[in-house]
Amino acid sequence: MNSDWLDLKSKLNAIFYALSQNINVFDTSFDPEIRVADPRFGDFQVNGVLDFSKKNKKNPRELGQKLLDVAKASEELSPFGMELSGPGFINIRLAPDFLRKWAIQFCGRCDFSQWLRGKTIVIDYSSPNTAKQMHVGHLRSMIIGESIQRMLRFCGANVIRDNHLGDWGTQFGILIMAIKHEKIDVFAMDPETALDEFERLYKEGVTLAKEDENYLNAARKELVLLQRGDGENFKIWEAIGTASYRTFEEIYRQMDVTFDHVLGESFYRDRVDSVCEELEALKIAEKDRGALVVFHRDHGRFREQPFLIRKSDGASNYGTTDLATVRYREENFHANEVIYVTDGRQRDHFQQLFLTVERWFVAKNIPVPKLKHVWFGTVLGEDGRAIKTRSGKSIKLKQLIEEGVSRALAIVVEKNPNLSEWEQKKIARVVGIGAIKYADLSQNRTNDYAFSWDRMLSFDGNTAPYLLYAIARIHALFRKLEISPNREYHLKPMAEFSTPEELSLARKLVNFPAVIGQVLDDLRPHYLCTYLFELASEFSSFYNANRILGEAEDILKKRLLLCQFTLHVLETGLHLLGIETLEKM
RNA sequence: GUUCCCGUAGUUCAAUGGAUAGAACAUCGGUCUCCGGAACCGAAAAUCUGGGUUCGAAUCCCGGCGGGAACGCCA
Repeated sequence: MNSDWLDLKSKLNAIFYALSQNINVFDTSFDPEIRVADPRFGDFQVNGVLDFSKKNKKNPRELGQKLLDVAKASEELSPFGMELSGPGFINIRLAPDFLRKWAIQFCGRCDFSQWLRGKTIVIDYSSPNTAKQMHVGHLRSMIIGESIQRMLRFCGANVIRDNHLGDWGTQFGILIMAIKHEKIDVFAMDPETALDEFERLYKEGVTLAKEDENYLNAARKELVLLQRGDGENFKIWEAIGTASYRTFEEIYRQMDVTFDHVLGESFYRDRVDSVCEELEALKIAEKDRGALVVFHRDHGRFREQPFLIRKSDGASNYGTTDLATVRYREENFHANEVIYVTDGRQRDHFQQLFLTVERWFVAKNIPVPKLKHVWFGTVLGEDGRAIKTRSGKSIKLKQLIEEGVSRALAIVVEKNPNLSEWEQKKIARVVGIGAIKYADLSQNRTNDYAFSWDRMLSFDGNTAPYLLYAIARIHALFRKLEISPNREYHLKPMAEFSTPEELSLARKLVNFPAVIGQVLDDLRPHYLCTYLFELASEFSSFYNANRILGEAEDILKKRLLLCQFTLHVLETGLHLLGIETLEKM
């Protein structure tokens, strides 16, 4: 069996396509649409005969029969049971002997690094504003972005992780004004509390500016000075940025999130003017009500709703920096694709940005990278509204993480009082943070989701602890046998899988590549979560019903192979989600 | 007002136009001379509403009802 059999879904698709081309009623437009089937009917299913028949006004059962006849005569498909069923599906079932060979071949060798080879993908995620603490609103971009990034990398893409900080906004005028007003020495601040202090100063500044126009004007002046590169203001701004990033880094360290570049909005400050000039010269942008805007005449909504790229006071905004940023990513990183991970409220903005980039790059004869907005819904509290503390403030990420870890610790101490304190703490950290991440990733990102400590740490159901527990049990088994589950892929059982649990688990393992493919297509990590949970459930049923220790060598070997493969997939899967795993918990 | 997203068991979520709508939690009932009980097995329980499209609709289209969001100088 060579390596293309790893991804059975794609392999079968290719085989069925090739076969169809020898039958005169099919043409090149035929797509077999192989899918993972409901286990009641088979392991895989040819779905495309129905579509093709509909488009070509043919009888689907008849076409299905023709394809089936050819398939049955095919040497390559001889290991599979096949039948025509329902309105025109072909069900495909994998024989136990095939499953055994497949498992021997690919255990520990699920390598997808050819899938995206040669692609350069810039991914823009996390991207908090400086001068503020990260709060719960920053959670999803970080978690979802990190997971997607890992999957793209795993599949061989050249991934460039860029943290596009909001570090050049108009908030700095007010903030600097307040800092000067209160005569704060920003260079001598306690790093622990600096961000809280900036937040307080900002609020103070807003209040002052509202009450007294002199302060408002002073703030405007400070902003202009900063933007012109005034020495003192620039140093203050830099100090704010440094203090901010120091606290962000602590969160990233805890969340195991890393970046290749941190090119915030300020990085593009000298490029925005030329963007505006260029777009105006190309007649893509026009002046309207004193601002420079882009309309998209052939778009239903954006013919009226403008994309603002320069405010009437002459200042640029985030439309401008985002344009300059795409240009930079194309020019310097040679990005084939740029992925933005932000919340769904920015969908209009990104649609307008993408349409504008397309017109701009086409006009300048620059290759247009594929631009994707990976958006997500809001984190909701118990009341079904955006999550807040009892006093109505947003929840700081730092506190959220601390609470997750301390809740996990309480459970670990209760369940495993004999472990050392050091081990308990380590487990609590992995479980607590894993639970937060998994709760977010396990549901469709485009829906809002309800945040609940009790549910994510319940240790039952589709949660990180359940998966981590399954992993810990497999490790315990290998420890008992004194063999390494990671290095030795030498188990070559001669006995076929025979119990219902063995077969069911082996069939689940076969689907792993198809799931990764699905995640890549839609950039929705919850497909992987659903799969991992189902795999862990299958494993637990298997492990409960089929003994391993003390069994005869044939049986021992085939069951160990399943354990080893399951472990490998669960660990790989969780790492792709950005979640650490444990050998003991 | 215009536009977008969403509405599935009591609850939290799944379901590429595909076969009998899957899970989990909670509820009720079981399993162990048990390789980690943070486990396993089982029961009951759902597509907001009215039309349409088709071999087939939770999914696509049109109209209601309900929730959320975006709509020019914040990002």
